Amino acid sequence: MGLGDHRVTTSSSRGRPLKPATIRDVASRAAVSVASVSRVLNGAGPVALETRDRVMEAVRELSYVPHSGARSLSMRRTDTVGVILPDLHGEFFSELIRGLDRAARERGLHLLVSSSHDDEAEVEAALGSMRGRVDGIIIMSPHLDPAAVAGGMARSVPVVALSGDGGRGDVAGIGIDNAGGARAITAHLIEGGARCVAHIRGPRGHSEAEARMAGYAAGVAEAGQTTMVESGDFTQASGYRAMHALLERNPRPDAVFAANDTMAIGALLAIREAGLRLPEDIALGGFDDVPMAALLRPALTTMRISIAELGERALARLAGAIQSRRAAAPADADVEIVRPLLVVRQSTFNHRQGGGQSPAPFSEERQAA
Amino acid sequence: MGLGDHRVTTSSSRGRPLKPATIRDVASRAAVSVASVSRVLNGAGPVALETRDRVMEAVRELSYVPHSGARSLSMRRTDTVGVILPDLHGEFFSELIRGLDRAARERGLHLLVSSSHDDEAEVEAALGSMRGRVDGIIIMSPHLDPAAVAGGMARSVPVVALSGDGGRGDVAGIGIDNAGGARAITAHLIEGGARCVAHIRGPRGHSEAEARMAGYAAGVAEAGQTTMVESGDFTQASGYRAMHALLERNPRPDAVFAANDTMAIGALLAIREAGLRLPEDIALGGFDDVPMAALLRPALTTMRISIAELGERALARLAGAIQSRRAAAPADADVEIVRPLLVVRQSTFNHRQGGGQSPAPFSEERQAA
DNA sequence: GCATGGCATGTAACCGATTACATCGACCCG
DNA sequence: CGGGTCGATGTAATCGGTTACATGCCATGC
Repeated sequence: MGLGDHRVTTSSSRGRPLKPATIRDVASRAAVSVASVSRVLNGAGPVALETRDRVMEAVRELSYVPHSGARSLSMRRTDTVGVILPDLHGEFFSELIRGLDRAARERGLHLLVSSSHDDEAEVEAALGSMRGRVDGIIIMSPHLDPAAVAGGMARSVPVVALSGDGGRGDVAGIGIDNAGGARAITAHLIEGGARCVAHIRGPRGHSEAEARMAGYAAGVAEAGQTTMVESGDFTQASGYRAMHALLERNPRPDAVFAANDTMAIGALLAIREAGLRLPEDIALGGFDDVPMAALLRPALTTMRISIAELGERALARLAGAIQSRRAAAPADADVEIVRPLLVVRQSTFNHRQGGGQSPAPFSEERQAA
Repeated sequence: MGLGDHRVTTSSSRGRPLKPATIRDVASRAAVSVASVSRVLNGAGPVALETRDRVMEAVRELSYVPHSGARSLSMRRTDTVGVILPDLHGEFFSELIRGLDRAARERGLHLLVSSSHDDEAEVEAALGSMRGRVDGIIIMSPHLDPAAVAGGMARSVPVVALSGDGGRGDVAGIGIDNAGGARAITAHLIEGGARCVAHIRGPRGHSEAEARMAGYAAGVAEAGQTTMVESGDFTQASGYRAMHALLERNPRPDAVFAANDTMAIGALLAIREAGLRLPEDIALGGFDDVPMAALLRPALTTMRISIAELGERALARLAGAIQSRRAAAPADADVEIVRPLLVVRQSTFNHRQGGGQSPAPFSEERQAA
């Protein structure tokens, strides 16, 4: 919009796809060699100041952008990492991508995303179609063994597996201590005075669901109580249904630990509908600490995982592996464990007759709402 | 794993990054020329059956995967589309990606995602870093004029703008009829008997927020009533706060239209906390139809947009533009409008004394919970 | 005055695919 | 039996970068 910008780029209104400038075009316009242009652009090697200016000028005039394919061909890297995700919903998905994206941008990397994979065949296909266009892969696949899936691949590019506890096998991974977290919140419920803690579990075969189930069972066993389990599939509706079923049980549980917050919300609706008070009649705990958890009435006690951070760490890990692979170092294949944090709020708070840590949940509440 | 596979690929357990096979490796192993290999792999040109078999065999043995960079260099396309998104949260983000991903996979395209862009500089940067590595771009940028942002770029690759009503300017776009939707739900509230319909609006300068605000104002004006507005920022907490403020007003509104469902949920909590009944004392409407809307008590009346479909259509549009650009056709720069659908549920249902369409909301309700 | 070293630059060989064109048989038709 | 067609294949140019190596120049040190 300024004056004097009679450029070549905006050549008339023809929508014709003008062929983009190449490095040779730039070189000839700046009256230098392609090598010099490349040196200027990559800041490698010595270049005279005046040459640099001439090149930059030409670059601007032609609005030149290096062809990434050509670059990746000669550099043998793509500056892109692949992300393969299952059929995730809501906050979890967006937070994860946010973390990945932030970390990637910091390092000048791009994210090639492929989501909604549920069975092994789809994952395999996605993996295949990414080969050759990424420098590394982050894969999350709760139903599958990541080691098996990534097997052959891992030898051609580094792979980092996300979630699902300990990726045994030879892939590096970031895991959540789901079992430990579940045990912690179960213990919290029991400390609060619960005599019968029920669990609304996630789908069978889902590794996180299994781990949380195991942690719950351990926590209950530790206190010498017995388990009471109803199944769900991580959706709110299933939590609602499962809670209904639990209310029919005899004895009726006086505390419930749902395997994720979404199901806990469903359970909360069911409890309220039944005319019972929370937490006096039934205490309720979730897992994940979705943003909504703090905003419910009563606010939900839950285990917090910082999902964005999970993403960031996964990407950092992968970036490291890419670096070291380039340096021919052996990839370390161990698993980093992220420990979730117990966040106590109203849904379990009064259960144990008020008490010392009273102000905390309330003040968080106030601030959040 | 089978016998006799003393291959090069799995050479011992050394983590050494063995160089991946090239097309020439395959050619020499199959004792044919590179041209034949390429022909087999791309299904182009005539190849003898036996040759095909030999090539496929060699491909398998070497676990050869074509180098995408090299391919994009000679084919002059990347089979990748860039997606630039603002700082989106929750269901909206995941649904959008789901739709994009599904449509992309159908067409053999990949998704290069860059998210969390809020200011113009960041978008510009993302745009720049994508040049040369994508065949087209889908951009969503509620605070910015997509036409301006995409200006120079649009002439090098096709661009489709998402959301924010009519992308005037010369970019193609998919838009949501936010104003129309807002007017429709406002009218619905008034038809239900409301005398004073308030609005909890989204952030200033956000094009969707503005459009919904305008639609609300139009709907109210049409009925000869006056506006009452409180500001929010699309978060649940802000909806809660805004509703609190509205409850202090005099006269107190008897219906509220929140600019999105998330804020409506916050408002619902505030209304319930104040001991008021929904919808008898205050009717409540939202916008978006997030999955949660159907599961609340009372279930939330809202305007439904199928976000996944929005993504699919955007990608379809872009894919079309890429095709036609390849065919040197002029890109059509008009905007496709998606009209949201009014979904009546309990939060406004009884307001108007029961009535004819009674069973519908309830049955949906049952099914969902 | 001449060898030496270092800086700035250019030349050309890669990277790994696609594909236009050439080649070579076999087969068909007149 | 010669020319033409068609099918299968190979050769080599090309895409747009990077970079090892060669070159030319100037200043320095003896």
